[in-house]
Amino acid sequence: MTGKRPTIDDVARLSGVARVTVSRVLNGGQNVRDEVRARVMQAVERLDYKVNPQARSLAGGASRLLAFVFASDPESDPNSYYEAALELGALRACLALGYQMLVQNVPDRTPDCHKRILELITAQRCEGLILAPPYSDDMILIEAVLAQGCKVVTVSPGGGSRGRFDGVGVDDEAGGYDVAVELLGLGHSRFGFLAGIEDHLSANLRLKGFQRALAERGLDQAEYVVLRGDFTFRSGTHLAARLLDHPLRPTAIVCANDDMAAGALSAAHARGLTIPRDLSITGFDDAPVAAIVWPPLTTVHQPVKALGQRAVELLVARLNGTNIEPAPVFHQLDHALVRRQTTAPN
Amino acid sequence: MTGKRPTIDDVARLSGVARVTVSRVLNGGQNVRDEVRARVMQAVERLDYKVNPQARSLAGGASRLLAFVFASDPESDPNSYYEAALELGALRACLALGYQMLVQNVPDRTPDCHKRILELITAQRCEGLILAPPYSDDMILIEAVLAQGCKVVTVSPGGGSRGRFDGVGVDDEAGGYDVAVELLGLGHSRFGFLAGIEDHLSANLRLKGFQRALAERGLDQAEYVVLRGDFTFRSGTHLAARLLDHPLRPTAIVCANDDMAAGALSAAHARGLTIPRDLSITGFDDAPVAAIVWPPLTTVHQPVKALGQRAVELLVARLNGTNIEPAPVFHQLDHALVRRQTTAPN
DNA sequence: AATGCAAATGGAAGCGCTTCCATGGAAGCG
DNA sequence: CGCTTCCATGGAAGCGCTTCCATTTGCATT
Repeated sequence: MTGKRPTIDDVARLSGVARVTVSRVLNGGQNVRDEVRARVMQAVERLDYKVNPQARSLAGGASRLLAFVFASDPESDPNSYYEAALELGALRACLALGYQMLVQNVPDRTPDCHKRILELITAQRCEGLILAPPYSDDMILIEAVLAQGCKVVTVSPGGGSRGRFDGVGVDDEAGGYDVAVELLGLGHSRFGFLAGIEDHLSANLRLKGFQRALAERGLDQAEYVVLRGDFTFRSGTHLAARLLDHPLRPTAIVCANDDMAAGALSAAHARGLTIPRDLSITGFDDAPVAAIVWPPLTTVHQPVKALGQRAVELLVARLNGTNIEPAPVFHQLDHALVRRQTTAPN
Repeated sequence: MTGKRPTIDDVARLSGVARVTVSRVLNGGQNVRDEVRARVMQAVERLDYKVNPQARSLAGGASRLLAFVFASDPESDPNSYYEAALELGALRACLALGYQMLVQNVPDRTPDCHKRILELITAQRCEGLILAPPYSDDMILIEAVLAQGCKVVTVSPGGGSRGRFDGVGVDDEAGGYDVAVELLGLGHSRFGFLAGIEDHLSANLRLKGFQRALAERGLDQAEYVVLRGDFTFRSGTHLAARLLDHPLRPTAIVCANDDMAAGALSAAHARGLTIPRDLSITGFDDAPVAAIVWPPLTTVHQPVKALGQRAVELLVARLNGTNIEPAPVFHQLDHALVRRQTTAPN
């Protein structure tokens, strides 16, 4: 059967040193002779010893536990690609850094969402928190978590959080700008924009960038119409239908994410339009769905997995206090326009 | 600042009882007068006391920690819908039951995958393990985990594991059968089947069910061709192309999952085929992508989130030893054929 | 040779909880 | 009425680790 795991004392005994010395070796401590260190490591090896994280946490007050919190409507079936990829990247970094991560899905806007998050970190003694949008812009929440002594890294903050707290993300505003420039270059001049929910500030930046590009060309609000969805495929189909009926008759539909773009594509198909001949459509994120729909979607690639990884690395650096300045840090990763087959000259 | 969390002793002091009594109350113990119990609970409330899970685990030997392990090629970008939904369901159940869950992505077939999983559960002191395919069919691994004293629940086991260990899943064989019957009913008689990887035994059952239906109609191997992919969109496009070039000229392509079906759809579009007029295509899982592609995919719905939830519930029941027979249990949830727009009479 | 100081080690005291065992009193029994 | 039995409670001993502090050792200074 199981046969009880060896403890630190077993290692100490076998290597002929005190328990405390083993602890030092295990924690990369200073002041241990190489000879002793080697002896201890050898004993660790032979016994196949693994520290008991619970005991370490209890004694040391460091749980080495992180939490990843994301919102998603409990009924919208999948947690989206975005969250899943973020999580995967974060998980990998945790593995590499010897941390563990609790994942919690807290539906947004429920009255007790703050309470639930706070409870999670206090009850489980989490040392760090990764906040996905739209929580990454919830400054009240962030302040509250910080006040508990738990470090925070925000993913894709869009508003006041950016610069004020540690974060990772891409330049959403530039992404929106790039899309607009591309379409303008193709000769389009009447646009529909499918925006996301208001709270999602970084997605709003995509709109802002889009608008800036248009303004630079002297196009004003009369040449485009903005509709707000909730990032789902369904809202993409509904809203795109409204856009297609709009008196402006847009020649291109720009979407704040890929799922809505897929919805727009589907709505266009349903009307018998040929894409991209009759209408150009763009997305944002470069989720797998972007390559799967027909025709494959022109979109803005975002390195989501890398974002998750960076978030953890940043958090751990902050926790160790090593290799990081005291001021809030924002790690901006590169985005890239991916030209596929839903855009064409007008 | 933080101000240190209250401990069990604080609660004991405030309610005028011994620490043990508080512990008893907290653990739903017997032999406590109602009056005392109420007094303790009140103190807990007032202090906003939360047990320290690490201390509890250290003292009691019960970590209340579960692990969820899934395989996915480290480079195939997203962890798929299937795993993500499974995880989400499991996470929800954990929340409800007061357990925590570690999520680990262990790429399949790496030489040390068994070692990594074993290490995870011993090092983190996990009490239970949820194994997604194809690990759910890895009986050697399962036996090894069980030998460590860690309970296991398999998700969608397909081979010897089913019935031999605790598990949850749908009736994959019946699902495959249903698809075949549907297509047969529409007048199809020449089929292509895109199967998954060999190790994924429950996906093989889909093929088996499909074959059984054909056999019942007296169709034999001459009327269909089976190709093996790896469940990805890409393999769907490649394999479907081969199928379309095949001398058999199938009128319907049946896929072992939705991603491959989406790939097949895309390959068909690329050749200018009109779906479903020129070709019928079916998937399996009813992942979000099934509704997103154009035209939306006829597929077999699988309650993946519920499966994850059930897996945790089953695991916890086994851990508590309550409300469960000693023999292995298999919880089979319902599947359902979802008729959308990629199937038509031939 | 005496002094100092840093590096290397160990002893002891917990971290916050549960488990085992002991205690006192109320109830049950002949 | 003395005995066992059961219930409700508390005392004490750890779970496996880290932290604080004391001690020992080596070696450069004066």
